[in-house]
Amino acid sequence: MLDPHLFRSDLDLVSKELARRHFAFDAVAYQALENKRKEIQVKTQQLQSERNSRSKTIGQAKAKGEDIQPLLAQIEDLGVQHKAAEGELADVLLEMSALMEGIPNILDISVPDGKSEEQNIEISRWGDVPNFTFTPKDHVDLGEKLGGMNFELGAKIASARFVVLTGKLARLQRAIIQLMLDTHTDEHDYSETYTPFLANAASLRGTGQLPKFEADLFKASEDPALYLIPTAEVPVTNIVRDVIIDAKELPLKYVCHSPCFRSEAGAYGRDVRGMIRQHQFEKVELVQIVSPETSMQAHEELTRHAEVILEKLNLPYRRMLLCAGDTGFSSAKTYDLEVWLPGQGKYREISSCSNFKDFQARRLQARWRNPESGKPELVHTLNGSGLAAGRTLIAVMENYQDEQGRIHIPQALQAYMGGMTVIE
RNA sequence: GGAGAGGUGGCUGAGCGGCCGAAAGCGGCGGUCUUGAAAACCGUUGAGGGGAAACCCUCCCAGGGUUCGAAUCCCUGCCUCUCCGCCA
Repeated sequence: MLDPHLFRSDLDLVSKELARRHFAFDAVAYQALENKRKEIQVKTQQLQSERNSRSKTIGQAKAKGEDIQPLLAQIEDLGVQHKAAEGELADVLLEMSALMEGIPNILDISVPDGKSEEQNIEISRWGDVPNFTFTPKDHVDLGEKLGGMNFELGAKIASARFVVLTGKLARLQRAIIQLMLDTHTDEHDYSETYTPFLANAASLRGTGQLPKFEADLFKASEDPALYLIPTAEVPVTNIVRDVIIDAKELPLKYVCHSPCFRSEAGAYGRDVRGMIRQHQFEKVELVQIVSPETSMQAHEELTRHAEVILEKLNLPYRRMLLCAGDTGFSSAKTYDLEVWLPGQGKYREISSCSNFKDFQARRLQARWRNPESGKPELVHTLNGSGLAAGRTLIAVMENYQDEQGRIHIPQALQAYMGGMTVIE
């Protein structure tokens, strides 16, 4: 959620910034609602003030043993008026917060204009795209030949967009996850966490998935309302919901491996082949909770932490700065890391690293005590995939294949594979 | 699943329907003392919101209710703890 004060002090700026996102913001309608809110709130508070002072008078009169009947008669209709005003206020506040919750974050100045991913900017490239002397297969063909990657079985057990991994490929995915967790805890100073994989509505609202993106979620239970997490960002970031963090504890750095569940509503026909887009996939997520003035720096560092994994696996990748139109709802600035997939002859997203600034923190009421002011102030939150394990498995398979369809295991994973060097 | 107890500020913990946004302690901050620190002592210290301002409003787990007036009484829900049962 954005700062309501900003809307009141500089509505033009807000309109301009939201226009950059191609978000249709009706400033006139907002202003009308805001005026109504102000009028009703002031009226309600006046009535409350009146009631409070009258009641106090009654208390004092009663203490002195005076007759309070005349006083009671004077305020007969006050209660009715107050109740009506309160109801009106509740309605308008509800309307206001619904409006505010649907408005995306304001972008950082460094985010380029643009409508879609076409306008994203390539920041850097790492590694050499492999030159095969044969036509490289994609992971589906490789998996079929090797065995151990079965989409029909996934469909039989659950539905389309699920997969069953067995044997060495299942282990390879686990090895990838282990490498990521060990690297981030041992080398990047993240604290490993294990969290619930179901989250309640308050948690999902805190990180911004609700109320706007309910269709993207799997609902696991109606009462209490619980959803399968679409990313570990949700449970991990909610660790600090309604918490005032001691300045000494910042930055908080968490790494969490979890399955992620996405309904992929509206993604019909996209990436239907293979493991690129599944209802369930494994991911290692990095989350940082930092003081506001350090978040831009933290964003660069967090993105580097994700890149390190790709470099350890010697997978060619590039870093993209998302343009205004492609940056997610809650994010102020996002880098995507895209890995080279020989089977597609394309770079594909394998990590998305975002700085949310205070957008999530305001929804979460996640604060720190700023030693300079002595007051609780909103923290900044960040997260990024470090990395998506399913897509990393694909990338390893496709980049490390040979003409016989074998997969050579990257050096960094061999220890986790019991010394194995090749899957055949 | 059954029985009981409880949810109050950063933390622990008092709290009679009006004098309670809330005692006390701890912690934090400032000071006295000290070469410095500790101890001791003194002072100070909740959050959110509205209003141009004076000033006002809200918040004692959440949501309802009773009342002129609710941290306090009633109902519902959620959560925590103890005991029993079940259980990887």
